[in-house]
Amino acid sequence: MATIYDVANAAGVSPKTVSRVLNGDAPVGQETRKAVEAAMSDLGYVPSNAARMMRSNRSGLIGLITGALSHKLEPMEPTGLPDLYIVQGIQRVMADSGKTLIIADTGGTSARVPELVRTFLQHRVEALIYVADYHKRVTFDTGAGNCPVVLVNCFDTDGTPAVLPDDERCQFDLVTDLIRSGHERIAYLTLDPAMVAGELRSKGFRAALEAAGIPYDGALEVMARENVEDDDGALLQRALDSVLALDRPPTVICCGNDEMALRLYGLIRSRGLRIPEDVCVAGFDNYRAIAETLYPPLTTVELPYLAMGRRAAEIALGMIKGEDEQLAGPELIPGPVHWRSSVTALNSVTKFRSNTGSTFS
Amino acid sequence: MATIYDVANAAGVSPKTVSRVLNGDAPVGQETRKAVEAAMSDLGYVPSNAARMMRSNRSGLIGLITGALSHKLEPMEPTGLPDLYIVQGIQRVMADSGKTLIIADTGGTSARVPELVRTFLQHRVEALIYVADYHKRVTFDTGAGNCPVVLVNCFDTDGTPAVLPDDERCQFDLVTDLIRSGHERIAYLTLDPAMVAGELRSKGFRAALEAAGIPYDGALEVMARENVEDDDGALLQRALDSVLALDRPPTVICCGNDEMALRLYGLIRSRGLRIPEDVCVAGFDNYRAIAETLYPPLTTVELPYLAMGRRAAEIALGMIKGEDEQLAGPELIPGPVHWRSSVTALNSVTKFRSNTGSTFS
DNA sequence: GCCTGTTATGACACCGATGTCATGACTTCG
DNA sequence: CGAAGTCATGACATCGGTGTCATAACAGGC
Repeated sequence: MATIYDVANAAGVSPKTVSRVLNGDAPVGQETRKAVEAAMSDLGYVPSNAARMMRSNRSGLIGLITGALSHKLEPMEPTGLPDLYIVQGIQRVMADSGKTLIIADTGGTSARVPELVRTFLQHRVEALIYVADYHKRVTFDTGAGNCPVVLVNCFDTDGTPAVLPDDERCQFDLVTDLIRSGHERIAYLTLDPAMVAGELRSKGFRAALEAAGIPYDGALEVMARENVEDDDGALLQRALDSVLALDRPPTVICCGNDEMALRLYGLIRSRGLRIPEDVCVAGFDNYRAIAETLYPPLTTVELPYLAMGRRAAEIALGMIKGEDEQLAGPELIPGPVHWRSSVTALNSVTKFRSNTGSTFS
Repeated sequence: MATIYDVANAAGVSPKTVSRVLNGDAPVGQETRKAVEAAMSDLGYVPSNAARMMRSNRSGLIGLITGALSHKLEPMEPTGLPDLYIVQGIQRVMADSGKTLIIADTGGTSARVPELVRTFLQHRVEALIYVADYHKRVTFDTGAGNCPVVLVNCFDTDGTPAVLPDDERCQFDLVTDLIRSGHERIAYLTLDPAMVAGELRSKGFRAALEAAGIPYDGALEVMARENVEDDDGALLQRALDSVLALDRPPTVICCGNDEMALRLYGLIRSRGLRIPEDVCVAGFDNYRAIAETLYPPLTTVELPYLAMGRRAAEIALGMIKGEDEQLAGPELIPGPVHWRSSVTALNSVTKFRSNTGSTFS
């Protein structure tokens, strides 16, 4: 491959002059410039980033570590493809900023992460972004390097900048909307509270009740899904039975996620009940393959994965520029409520709902 | 960031000795090695790939250009996510080989490709891989550079190494299996023959008939899908009517892809016919969200995207090593037939079918 | 006509690794 | 005991760019 010296020879100038033509950092004579440009295109010259980096110490590379590419990609996967959306968001912002993204996939084995980090540091990435497949706590060690790190969909306890879905706020908004629609007896069939997302959503649920002055009834909040492989749905059946058997049964049942709502539809109907006439159902995730396909379509709330990716990329770029934004803890990104016909208003008056990004469809 | 000189100073040795410890290319004394290793870990030293590359001219980088990341990712997209699977296959092989993958996304705009190629050449990628979103012809110009290029899911007319799905062979295998199951009147509702895949699948269809000595009946091969946005399915309706109205109607209808089969299910039933008792249906793509979800599950054939990615990566690595494998034209990768209950054998005798990678499920 | 300033260009060192060659200490063998 | 070979190590050049400084030519102001 041609070097700057080859170009200099061909054009009859010094390498430094070629460099000036390339970077435009100093005046170059008309004809000299032309000669150099001709020589460059003749030789098919492309400057070497490596050599450039030696002096400038700027690689133009951003390292992204994820498991998104090694997913099974089953179209019907119940969780959707959150990390893939996040990667998309990051990719877009980085492309616009002129940085080149290096993507390494963990292959699902988090043990490979240190090795990948090392490879990235060898390439002198200007920032590292780690994308988790679901909301969780992680420990992420760059090995004493001072390379900027941004965590997405996960967080650590060392104050590393992180971008997280605002599970609590999303659940709060959804339940608040339900309340404004006239619902007061609201059940919540929760995910395993050992999961970060599960706990946060429960918090949001209770906060919405409290904000509306509705007393919390523990019998209405039931764990319906264990975070284990062999969850056969028995837990969900029992949970449904328990809330339906109450003296004052719920008018609407919130589910920990859309997949649970999908299964709940079947269970409710096998009990001879109609949705939404006899009981309303709401989900969580706006996993469209479920939410839009179900009949009636599912009211749910969306986690803003694309936006999270974008924001993470922006934060990383900011850190590269040296803007010590002093992020006080993780940044939470809320998402819109999607109001669909699985929920109806209980009274005709209070159709007015919060407008925190809600959409109708 | 610490350099090899810092480590050398800290350990009281020469930079070259540190280099030897790093690369193990020459004997180093016990204690010297220990001292160097201690200094390296103290300083958090990570060697600079850029500097390394200056001498060795090996960047360890592979450039991948695709539009896979900018897809809409609609879970119910009718086409599946072929390029994403290909990227996965490439990623795995590259990770195993110690190369680092740089992924650039076109954002759907092929006009951006030259710019991305240039960026990659600046980083001195050792090979370039281009992944198309569907089987098509492309022109791919690296600008006189001699960087190895591999095309995946696409090809050009300049003999650039390419890895392609063997559409013709797949359709041939599927139809051959149908024939062995006793079918003789086989209809084929085709994609737009202007599409490469459509034309190849038709060729495979006819070749299978010919190989079995069944005369080709043009009335049984009907275009049922135009490659335009506003295809409302009217073409498919007419196509179905035309083959059903024949004196000797088909016993099985092959579809250009699984999505067409999905729609065909509805049309067939609205005509009061049963699948597979009255007419059998076969698809193409093994797009599982459709093929496994339909009732009855769809007999179809799979395009081996993951394997294509793997193979493309292997070819790229081979070219880097200088193995002029002299690829005589594009490499075609066949995929297995998935035999499901949308097709039944016409006679109980000839259940024996080809075993070219077929699976039962 | 001399000083100053601007423009256009080149010489040279440097970034951080590694390849080549040289050197000194020690071992082995005839 | 000297020659030859191995081991452990360092000096130095080099890869392909860019930053610093020097230099030469020429214009303008007094």
